[in-house]
Amino acid sequence: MGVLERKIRQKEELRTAILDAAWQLVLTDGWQSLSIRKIADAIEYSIPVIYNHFENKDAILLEFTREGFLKLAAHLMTAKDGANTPAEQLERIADAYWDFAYANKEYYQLMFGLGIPACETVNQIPEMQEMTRILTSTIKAALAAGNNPEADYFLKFHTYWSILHGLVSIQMIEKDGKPDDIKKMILHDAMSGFIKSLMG
Amino acid sequence: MGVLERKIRQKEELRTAILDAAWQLVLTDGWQSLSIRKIADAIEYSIPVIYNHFENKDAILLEFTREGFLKLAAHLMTAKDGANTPAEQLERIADAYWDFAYANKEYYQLMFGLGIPACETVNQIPEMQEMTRILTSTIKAALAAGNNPEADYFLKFHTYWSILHGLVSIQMIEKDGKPDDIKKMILHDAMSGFIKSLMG
DNA sequence: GAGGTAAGTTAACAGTGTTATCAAAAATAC
DNA sequence: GTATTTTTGATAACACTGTTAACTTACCTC
Repeated sequence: MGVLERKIRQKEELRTAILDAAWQLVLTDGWQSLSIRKIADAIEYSIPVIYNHFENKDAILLEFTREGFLKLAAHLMTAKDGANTPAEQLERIADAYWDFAYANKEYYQLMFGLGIPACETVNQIPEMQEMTRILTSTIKAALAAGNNPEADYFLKFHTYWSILHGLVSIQMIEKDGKPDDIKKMILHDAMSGFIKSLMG
Repeated sequence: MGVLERKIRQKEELRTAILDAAWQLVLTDGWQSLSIRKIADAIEYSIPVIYNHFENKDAILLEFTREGFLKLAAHLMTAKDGANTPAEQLERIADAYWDFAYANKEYYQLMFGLGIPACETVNQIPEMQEMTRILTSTIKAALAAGNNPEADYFLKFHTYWSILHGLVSIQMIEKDGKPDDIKKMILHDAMSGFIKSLMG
């Protein structure tokens, strides 16, 4: 009596159908536009069926988040295996991290909670330029005062800002509150390294 | 006949009342929970009144985004003024940037589109540990092979990851597509600086 | 006071996530 | 083969969301 096996197989098929449909919808319209109703429509079932396979919408998103981290880890691992020295491995991993994020934007946005507003609105905020102006002018002055005056200030500005934002947002994600002084240590460590390489 | 003046003053008051009420709601319940209806309820007006002052909900958020960037710029400026050499200014600015982000989490989250899911769910994703394991082991190996074997690998791991994530997410926000090779240059620049300071 | 303008309200539309209720189908028991 | 139970799925609703059309009311101008 393989009837029970068939049932759990069918159930599994429906589950993956839900995930496939959801993924397809995300690829075309993005996370913000994903809805239970659209998924139900795509798989040609009624809405409550989805709740037989996932507790709620967040559970579906969590599934993709998990998937994303697994894919990323695999990607980084093969990159690491392509090099021998640790230093070279770190560079390869960095490249792989970058490639993954851009080849799988949808995953990355979900994994790190990158909301929508930014990409569409933040660009047209003139108030932001006041901040970038302060940063670039300081970077320029530092370059002029250091031993790498020929370096690209715009590139260095981006590096500086990215380090800052990365530190902040990564630590905002991790709520397992490390003490503030340790967080600041990480900041100062990153900054001293950057400034050293900046000034030459 | 100051009647017209009174009218535009009242209109202005209502506008700020909307923003004040919205901000209060955000402080207590976060951005995700903010709704037009709650704002209308708080200011004791009907819903459409809000649309007389803001085109839509995004316009309200945009207002706060602008405000946030202005506050950040001012904060960074005073930090910069507190130091003389460019190198020291860059450090002070980094500190100020950090302080602002944590003293004004709501602003920062809005400004950079940091969604909610992360802080509540990402933490409990065991799949993430596979990735961190790869990174930390490589960092450890690099430290062992370099001239700073006594350095804190966990701190360095965090720095490494933050740089990567910062570069990715900042450049995802800026949709004015710089060519990919320039983006990669920024990445390599940041990485070479980090690795140099890592290996000593 | 009559006419016109602006302010503010009610009510609705089109969505969203989620769930209680119920019908039908399928598997089991007799 | 029929009856019973269990599972599967659908309908319909609830409580929200952003947004807007239509209407009333108050106010200012003439």
